[in-house]
Amino acid sequence: MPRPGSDLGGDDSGCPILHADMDAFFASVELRERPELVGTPVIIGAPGPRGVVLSATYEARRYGVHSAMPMTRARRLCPRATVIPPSHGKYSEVSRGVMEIFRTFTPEVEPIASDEAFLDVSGARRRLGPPARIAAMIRERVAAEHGVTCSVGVASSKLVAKLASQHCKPDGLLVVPADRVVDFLHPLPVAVLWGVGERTERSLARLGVRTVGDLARTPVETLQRELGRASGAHLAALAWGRDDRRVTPHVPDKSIGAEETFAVDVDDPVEIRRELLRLSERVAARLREGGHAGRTVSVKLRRPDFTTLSRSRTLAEPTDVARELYSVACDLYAASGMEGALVRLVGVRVENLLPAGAAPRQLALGEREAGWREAERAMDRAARRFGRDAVLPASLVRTRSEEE
DNA sequence: TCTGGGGTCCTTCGACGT
DNA sequence: TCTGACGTCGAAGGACCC
Repeated sequence: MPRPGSDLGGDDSGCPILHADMDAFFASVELRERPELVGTPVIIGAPGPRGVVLSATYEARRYGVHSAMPMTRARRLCPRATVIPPSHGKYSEVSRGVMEIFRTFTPEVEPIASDEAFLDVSGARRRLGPPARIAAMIRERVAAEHGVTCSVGVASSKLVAKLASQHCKPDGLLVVPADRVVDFLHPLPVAVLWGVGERTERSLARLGVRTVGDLARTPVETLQRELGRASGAHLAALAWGRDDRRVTPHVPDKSIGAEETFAVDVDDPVEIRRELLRLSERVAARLREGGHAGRTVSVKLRRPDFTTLSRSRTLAEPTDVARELYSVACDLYAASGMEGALVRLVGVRVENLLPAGAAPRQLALGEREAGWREAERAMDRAARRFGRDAVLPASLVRTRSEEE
């Protein structure tokens, strides 16, 4: 149920958009199995030297811990926190269950991460009641069926619904009536707006813009000069609560990629190519799993100083074959001028996706690609039966001496 | 203090066709 | 034949989101 004082007057008649956001999601899922830790600082994150915080309980946040912070720093800020390594499979399972609950209220559900979604409940009002009532029912069911809490913002647009859910966290419900949007928005700091990160916040501060109200009073031309045409116009509209983006349940994938940060920086081209092969295998398997093929292959290389270089090539024909991705990735790596240089992270990504069946293949004379595709499909089948590591290219099989 | 991994979107620039 | 304007596309880099 809504907490006392958790809405701005309660008129939800012009507010069909809900933003539901799980509270400290990964941490809350872990606490279901570790109830003795409820009320204590808990940090979810990989324990390695280069891990970052994925989620933290509100008790840990009080010490300044927040997600994306390096684990080393988080542990210094809050030494008594319990650190739990992430179990992504478990979070995906809870996420699927929660999204299913949302879909029992309306088919218009747009997941935007594993722990949040927009819902358009316009069509559910007659059956279920006004939006605020639907939001309260959703919160009750998520808590009862999954043992985690979520906060829900109810508003006339995605922008305001999302800000409302942030505003009432944790475990809250906030309605922002359509005629109170500007009152709600203008006192907030600009950094709360979608698209205003650290850099943009600094640029705006130079213009003396600190709140959304300041932003609204700044001429569009000034914002465009400072931030670029599209971003300037976009932010000017958001400052007045103008956001007509629809809730779209099926947003097609635009790219699929994989990347890996080495535990220690690497300069050996053999090892880097081996990682490119591993990443190509992972990306190709996911392309096939989703029924995609892609035309543009890009490789990402991050130097120890965190500067990042990317190189890409668009192919004549789309592919979902790891051997092809790997071959292009190696060419791009060779042409990057980074062979022999220290690398912190490598990544492989495929863009320009289209349905795999929609792209007829033209095989050159003597081309072995069909052979590779068949071999990789067989690997997919083996992986489904015996696990991902059951079948590997020879160069990825670690010898016993390497493992020791 | 030292920064993961999965993405999307925007800007800039150069090549190219008309 | 040369030139400029314009649109489109691909590549690269970077900001940003969760």
